[in-house]
Amino acid sequence: MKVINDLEKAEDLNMQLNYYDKEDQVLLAVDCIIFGFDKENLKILLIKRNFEPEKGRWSLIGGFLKKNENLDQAAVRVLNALTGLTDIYMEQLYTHSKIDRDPGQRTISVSYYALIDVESHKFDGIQIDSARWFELNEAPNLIFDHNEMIQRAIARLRRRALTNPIGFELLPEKFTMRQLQNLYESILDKKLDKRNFINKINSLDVLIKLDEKDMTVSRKGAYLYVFDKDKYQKKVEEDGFIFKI
Amino acid sequence: MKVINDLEKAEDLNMQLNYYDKEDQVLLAVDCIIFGFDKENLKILLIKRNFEPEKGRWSLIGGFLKKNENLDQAAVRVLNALTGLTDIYMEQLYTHSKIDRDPGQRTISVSYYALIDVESHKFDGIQIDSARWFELNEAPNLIFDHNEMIQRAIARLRRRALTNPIGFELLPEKFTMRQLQNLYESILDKKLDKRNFINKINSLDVLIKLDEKDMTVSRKGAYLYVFDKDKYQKKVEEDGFIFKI
DNA sequence: TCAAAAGTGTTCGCACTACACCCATGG
DNA sequence: CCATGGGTGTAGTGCGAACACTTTTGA
Repeated sequence: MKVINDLEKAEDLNMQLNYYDKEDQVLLAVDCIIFGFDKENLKILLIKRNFEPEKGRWSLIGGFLKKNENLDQAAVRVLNALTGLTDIYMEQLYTHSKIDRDPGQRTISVSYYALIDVESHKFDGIQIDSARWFELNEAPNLIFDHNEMIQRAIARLRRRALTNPIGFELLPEKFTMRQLQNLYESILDKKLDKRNFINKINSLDVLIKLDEKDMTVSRKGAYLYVFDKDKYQKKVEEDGFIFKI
Repeated sequence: MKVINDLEKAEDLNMQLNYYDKEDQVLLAVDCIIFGFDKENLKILLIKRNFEPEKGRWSLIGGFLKKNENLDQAAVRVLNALTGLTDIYMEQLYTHSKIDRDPGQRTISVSYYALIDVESHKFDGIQIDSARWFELNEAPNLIFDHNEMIQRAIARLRRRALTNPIGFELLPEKFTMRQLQNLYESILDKKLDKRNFINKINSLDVLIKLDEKDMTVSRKGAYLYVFDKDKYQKKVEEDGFIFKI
């Protein structure tokens, strides 16, 4: 009896000390799906790998989680290292863990998506020469399970854009109604009625119409708008207002 | 020139061989938020830990990813090991990576949520004696970031239940309209109008009304229904039908 | 006969949809 | 003066919300 108790104690202690020791460790990667909008079309940023494995093929930008950071920080670091971008909207998406997803070594990858306005972000990044924007439906075949990651990101973006004002992350600060509509048409991949769209947006009452016009596209010029973040926040806090297009 | 090329080649080779070697490895855990419904209320299953660290405190059930499985498989294995449950609806939720979330060792945890009908699953699991169902708002304070995981799971369940027929995972095969309504009221945490609810459900046209009645609750008895999965699937495939309550 | 839950329809208002013409301007 | 994109309003319809009484039957 005593012996058994001691044995149990010893095992308990052993368990406590080595609780984690017998478990398998893995490499944890972060891959970023970077959506960009250039006032016309929704695109994604891809890089041609100049390193192994799969050197020369197109892929999402990615990197590995380090001991001294969390995943959000890793995603920001990876994005910044390869594009020079900072202060970008990013959101965790999904964790991919198929056993052979990376043939080089067992790697689990957490995907993030980022939203940026293409034109107001000219890259100072290291790897610019090997990075390129692709139309959503013209993207090349990618390494590993990166195609699947993109599909998942598109689905998420589609849902999110309908109930959260994240669309504005993809536009310059000042934008025209037409640009906003183009954006939503790109995201949802369908045509919207101009009048209905404007009515709906206006009824949300979170845009400020400026006196300024964008004269670059038409003769008449189109009024510029800005998204009123404060007003939006107040509405959410006060009425439980939900942004819904 | 030649020298540089050779050097580059050597570095390339080195990079290829050791590409993953210099990266930090981490422990990857899986934690399960198990929702159950007992015809009245929505609950979650928690266990009192009989092992270190945090022995004696309540937590989600969890375990570590092994080399020979993916995360979905790990979640199923962990759920089964601790409850004996099989064939349960599970879905990946979010990956938690705060640096000190587990003080014992740097651990990243992927949360999953599971949906089960409490009464038709009597546990044969190993750790039954230390497991208990809690009402959502009576759950004790949990270890690590498990409270946050639950909050995220509730939010997801709420959204999902409105557009996917996952609610039925929480009910027995045969159920009454009142039970279905109770379920949705629990998930959404608000009262619904009886007539409107029934009209809405009937308009979806995915339930089969049986001739059988549940006589256990009222004198009059209430008709039993079953969810018609095939009909639902056909609708989705044919019309792009979306389940929406 | 009464208590307790089940079952059943209608009205109203709002939000979504469809739809076409004039405006302002630069070339 | 004309070509180009910008801007505007309304009528009809369908859906969600509010709402109360009758039925059944076991105790």
